[in-house]
Amino acid sequence: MVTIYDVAKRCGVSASTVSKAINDYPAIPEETKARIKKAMAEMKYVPNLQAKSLSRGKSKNIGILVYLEHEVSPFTHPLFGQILDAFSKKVSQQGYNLLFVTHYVEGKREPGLLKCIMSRNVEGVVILGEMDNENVLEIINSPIKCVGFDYYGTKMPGICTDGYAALKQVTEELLKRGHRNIAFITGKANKITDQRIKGFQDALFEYKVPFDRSNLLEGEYFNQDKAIEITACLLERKNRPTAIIYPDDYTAIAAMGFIRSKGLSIPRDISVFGFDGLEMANYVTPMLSTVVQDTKALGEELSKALIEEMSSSEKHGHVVTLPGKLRISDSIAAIK
Amino acid sequence: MVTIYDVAKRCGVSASTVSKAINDYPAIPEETKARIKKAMAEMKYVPNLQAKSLSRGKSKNIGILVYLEHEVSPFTHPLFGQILDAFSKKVSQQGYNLLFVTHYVEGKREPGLLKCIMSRNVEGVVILGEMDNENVLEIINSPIKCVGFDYYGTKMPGICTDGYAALKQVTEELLKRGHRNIAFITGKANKITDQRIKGFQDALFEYKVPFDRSNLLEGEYFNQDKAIEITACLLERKNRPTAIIYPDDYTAIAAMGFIRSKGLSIPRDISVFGFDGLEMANYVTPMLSTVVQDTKALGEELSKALIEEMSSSEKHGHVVTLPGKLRISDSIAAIK
DNA sequence: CCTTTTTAGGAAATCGATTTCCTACCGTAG
DNA sequence: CTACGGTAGGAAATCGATTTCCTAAAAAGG
Repeated sequence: MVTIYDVAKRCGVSASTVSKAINDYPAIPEETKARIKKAMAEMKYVPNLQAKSLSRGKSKNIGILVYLEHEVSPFTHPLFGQILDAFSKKVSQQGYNLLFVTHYVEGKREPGLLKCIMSRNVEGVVILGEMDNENVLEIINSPIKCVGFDYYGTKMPGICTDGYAALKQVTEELLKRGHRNIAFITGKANKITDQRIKGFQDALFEYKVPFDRSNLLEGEYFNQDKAIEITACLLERKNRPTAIIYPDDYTAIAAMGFIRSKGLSIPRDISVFGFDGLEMANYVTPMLSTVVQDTKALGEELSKALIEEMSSSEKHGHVVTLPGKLRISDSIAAIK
Repeated sequence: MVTIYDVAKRCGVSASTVSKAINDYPAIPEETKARIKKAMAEMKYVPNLQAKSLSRGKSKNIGILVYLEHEVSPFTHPLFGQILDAFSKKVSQQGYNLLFVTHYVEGKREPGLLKCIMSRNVEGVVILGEMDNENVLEIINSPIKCVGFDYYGTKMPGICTDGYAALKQVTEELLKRGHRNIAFITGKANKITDQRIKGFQDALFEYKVPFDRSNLLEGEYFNQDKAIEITACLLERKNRPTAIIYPDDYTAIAAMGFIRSKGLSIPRDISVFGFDGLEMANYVTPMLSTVVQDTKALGEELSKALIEEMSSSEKHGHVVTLPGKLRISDSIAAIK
């Protein structure tokens, strides 16, 4: 491997001069810089970023932490993937690299996530997925700079889609179509979920439809089995709901298959709403009505927030809310 | 940040002793080791891996290079995601970290991929996607250890699903159902694609069905637009094919939508076959018949090959072929 | 022509580990 | 009592950069 010393020797200068030429210090005349740069190119010199990172104290590494207790894995999560895609484009323009924090031991995630992150010297971490797990909390509460997708607290910046407005609109669309018995299967209880529930309730309130507690059921984001299980209960009810809102498209799609398998038709017997706007929601029949999250904007906001956070001396906590966009398709219909 | 020197001072020993205790050198008595480890825990010492990497000359980093000229992005590619998932589980057990090589400048990938990889000191690289691009070839031909998914050459180990056997079976299934006019839209021409074509042709040959050149069309993997475009041509033919085989599920699903939009029914008018066994293939109606790639095994083989490669002094090239599994669903039917 | 100010570039410390000797010191054997 | 071998631990070099002084030499000014 050719080092800065090799280049220095070849040019008849010292390593410090080469370093200064690389980093464009004004003390080095253009002529010398050109000579050194020529030599670097000829020798195919590539700087060792680990060494640079060590001496500069900056790693230019960003950690990605996707923490999911459920089966959907970091690399196959359709929503997170889209967000990360936008995120990575933004931060790599600033010279950052993405390090996936996937610390499995024997197929299971090991506890020492914080240690793992600290030893990699990442300058910041994006957190997606569960955030009330103690392993993740340890990181959020540490001095490491982070941002969270769908985080709604004060320990770090959080970026999310406006779940209140979205669920209000979703519910209104159903109410508008005559539905009065609407079930809402939520994700796991947290502040994001609470916002959605509030939107759901407010829409009912505005339409003067009494809120039926039993129509609010706690599921789990991206947990298809759970969604199906709850749906099964709903279908067996005497007063079966005429519409079901799911926590995300992924569970909604699974549930649609289940509902159909029970001999019911969507949307004739049951209207279905999802959330996220996944691509696959367009492939199912009937096409799933959903709330499209602006994943590009979300990813970009995450990068903006993290870069800001990393260049600041202390940690902040503020929530950025982006609007979702209703996409009405054939999975909902007016009640007969 | 607490360093090895801090721990040394606290224990009244030298840094070398602490290092030896960490790395379990026999020269240090158990008693001292225990004392040092206790101090490390109390002081919340985490080793700096960059420094370690610098002195050891091993980074324990593996680069992931997803090179796609088309729109599907590294993080949202459903097939690669599944493979990477299995891969990451395996290699992280060996203490490796994954570094995504996403070198975008102004939203476009910059040429200097090799430089980018070399400066990160990755010990090895997994390559997915296009491999005949010059940027990627530069890496494959460099001394850096790599493995490729769906690579079928001699410059590095390649892992892939047996496309010959798969396409032979796929074609046979269609022939068995009476189809005689079968179109095969392939991916971009390369050795993997060639294998599939060979399987396709051999099946026809065995059934004594003459091979019609015009039924072999070059599309592009994961390029929905192109697939639709080619499908459009096929549908306008006088002797419209009764079955179409697509290069992957992703394009097949898009084409199914298109075919339906033209007033044709699947599988009554046209039978459709995909490839990959993506989850979403199960969500479309009718469910898509496909060849399921064993992504878990593929990811694990990739990790095995890369680890072997990294611990060897020279580069090798050999191809490991894994069997695919037919999944017959409602998208194909017997001809009337 | 001498002093002062620039300019160009180098020496050496530093970042946080690892690793190769090397040195005390201990116990044991002769 | 001396010699020797083994054990415990340390000093210092190293990895490949960066960065802070610092020193010549050249240029400018008097």
